[in-house]
Amino acid sequence: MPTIFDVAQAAGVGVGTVSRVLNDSPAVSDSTRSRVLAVISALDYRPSSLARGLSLGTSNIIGAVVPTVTHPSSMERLHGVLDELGGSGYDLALYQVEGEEQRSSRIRDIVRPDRCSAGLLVSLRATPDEIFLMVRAKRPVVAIDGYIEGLPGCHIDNVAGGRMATEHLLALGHRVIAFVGDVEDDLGFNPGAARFEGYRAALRGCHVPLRDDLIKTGPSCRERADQLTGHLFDLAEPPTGIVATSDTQAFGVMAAVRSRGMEVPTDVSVVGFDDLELAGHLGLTTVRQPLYESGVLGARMVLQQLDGHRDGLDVVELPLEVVVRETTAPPNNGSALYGA
Amino acid sequence: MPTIFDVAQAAGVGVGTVSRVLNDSPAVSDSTRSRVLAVISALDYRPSSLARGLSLGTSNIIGAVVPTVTHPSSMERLHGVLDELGGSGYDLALYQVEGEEQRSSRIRDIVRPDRCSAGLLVSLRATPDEIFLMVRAKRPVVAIDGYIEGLPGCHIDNVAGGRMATEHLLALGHRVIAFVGDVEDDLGFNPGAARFEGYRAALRGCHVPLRDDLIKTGPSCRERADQLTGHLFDLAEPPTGIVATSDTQAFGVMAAVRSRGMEVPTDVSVVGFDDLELAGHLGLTTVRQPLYESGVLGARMVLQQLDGHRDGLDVVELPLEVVVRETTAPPNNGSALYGA
DNA sequence: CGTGGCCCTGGAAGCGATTCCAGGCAGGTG
DNA sequence: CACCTGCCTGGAATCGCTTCCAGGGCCACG
Repeated sequence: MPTIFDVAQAAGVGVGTVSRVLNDSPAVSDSTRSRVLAVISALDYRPSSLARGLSLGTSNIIGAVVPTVTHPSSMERLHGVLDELGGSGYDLALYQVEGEEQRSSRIRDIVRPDRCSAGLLVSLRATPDEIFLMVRAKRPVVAIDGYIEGLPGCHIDNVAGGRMATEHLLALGHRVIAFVGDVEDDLGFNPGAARFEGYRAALRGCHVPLRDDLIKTGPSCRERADQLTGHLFDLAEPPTGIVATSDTQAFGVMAAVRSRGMEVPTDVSVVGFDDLELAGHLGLTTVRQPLYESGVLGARMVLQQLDGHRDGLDVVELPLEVVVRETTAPPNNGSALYGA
Repeated sequence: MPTIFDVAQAAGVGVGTVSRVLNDSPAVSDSTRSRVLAVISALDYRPSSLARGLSLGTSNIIGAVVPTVTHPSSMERLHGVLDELGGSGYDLALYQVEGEEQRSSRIRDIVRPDRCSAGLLVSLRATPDEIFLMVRAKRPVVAIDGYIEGLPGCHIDNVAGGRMATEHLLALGHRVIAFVGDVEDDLGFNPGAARFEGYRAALRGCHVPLRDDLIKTGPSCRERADQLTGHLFDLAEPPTGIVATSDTQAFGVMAAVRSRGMEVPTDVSVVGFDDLELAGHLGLTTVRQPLYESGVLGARMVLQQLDGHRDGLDVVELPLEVVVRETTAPPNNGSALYGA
């Protein structure tokens, strides 16, 4: 593996000159530059990123911290990040965090200049201590999907999203609308609570009373959705519409509905959240949030800061949109139109 | 940010001694060791991985090359990799490749000692040139899901898998079985062709003639599945069972079936492949392959080689299993049992 | 023709670790 | 008491790059 010294020798110049060619310094004559360039390609020389990093005091790695990589929405975002980082010369290091402690230690990692030159926090929150750490490190860190005080990033209005999903059902005439989701709000950042807020607000806006028995919150989508959805249909007045906090949960809800011999949307309408690729395949009506785009945007913001541009420091709110497909329809029982 | 020199000064020792403590060298007296350790934790010192890497001639990064990160099965595997790498001290760099060219350049990257200390090839093939590159680099590279000549790794028997899926339907009494999938075999490694082999073999084994009109191959699961599945039901003798090359495709098939007012499994049985988490939620009968486990195993093999163990160099074949859920049943029309 | 200034260039000093080598000290032995 | 043997230890050299500094060559000007 050739070093800069080998190149310098072969080209008959000093290492400084080779370095200057490598870094596009204008202080190199054209003839020298082309001679060096020729040797570089002849030797297939590529500078050691390790040595370069040590000298420069920073690596060429962007660290992404993600709660659970298997969650499809995280993957969509990461996909965007990877695409945007593509030709930038930066590599993406992936850190998965599962508990409080891990997150803290990972954040400590990504702000260390010998580990990462910048960081991306995906669907995550941070404690004041952690924020202090990041700000003090003066290192570009961008929050993708999650507002973190003092950090640039992008996020969505989850309250509005929950409201939009619910209002879609209300507009169709539904008045008995259940909410299925995870509202546990640990520091891992769970948008379910905010979406539930939106659900409540929408109902209030239509003067539909909130019924506790229509609210099914469970630890996570990992549970068989039957357990969450099941009891809803044993109620005296079962729901005609269901708002789920995520597409994944909506899929579970649909399976549960069908396992009880009912039809979607004939017997009950279902709305999801995210608009995963699969939602399109399965015809799920859902609130679309720009997952892929959030990754692209976050990566771009980091890259801009790395380039020294002082823009790209904003906090951007991404748009939401209800995508109507085949899982929502007016309620079967027309009375709901005039009731409540 | 303290350096090894600061620690040495504060502890009243030389840098060599600090380094020895850091690397668990036995040639340090207990008293000195504990003194140094105390200073290290007092200063919250952590060695620069950049400097360490330059000195050692290699980074502490394991590079994973993955075709499309958004594919749920890749994510499951990566999840396993991340879990196994957790406390190892190695970071995971994620490289997404989309075309021929990208793959080649990424492979070139991961065998460079200044970039990665080892590599993981997920669901990928390699040209002889690329294999030569990796072998010559004498750097641990493991193939996860994909057999690559000369490289350790793990994979499954896709022919057997396709056969198992088909035989499951045959055992239930189906005789008109369609195949829906992507058999395009680019170098990005597509197991669909092998699974189709298995499908053919299973039919042959039961003396069921192969019917071209029952074979729907399309570019990918990204297409709306209706287009692949649709025409199947316009046939004079439509299928009573469908084998899909992946769970994702099976979901699309199911949606298409339902959109035509038919029921799964009453009117038609569907078998998938992979056993994604979602398959469990939606009750899909499928051929389970150990996705998560393949990641764990691959990572472990890499780690073992990095530790100098010369084991972990095998090529392992992972087991497959038909997971029967609610999308398969005997055909409605009993005649199939006695026909053909 | 002498000289100042501007390009361009070579090379040394750092970046922060590892590791090798030389040497100090203590203890055991003759 | 002298000497040898090990055990610990300090520090220099090294990894491959960037960057700063000094200096050589050339041109223009006086």
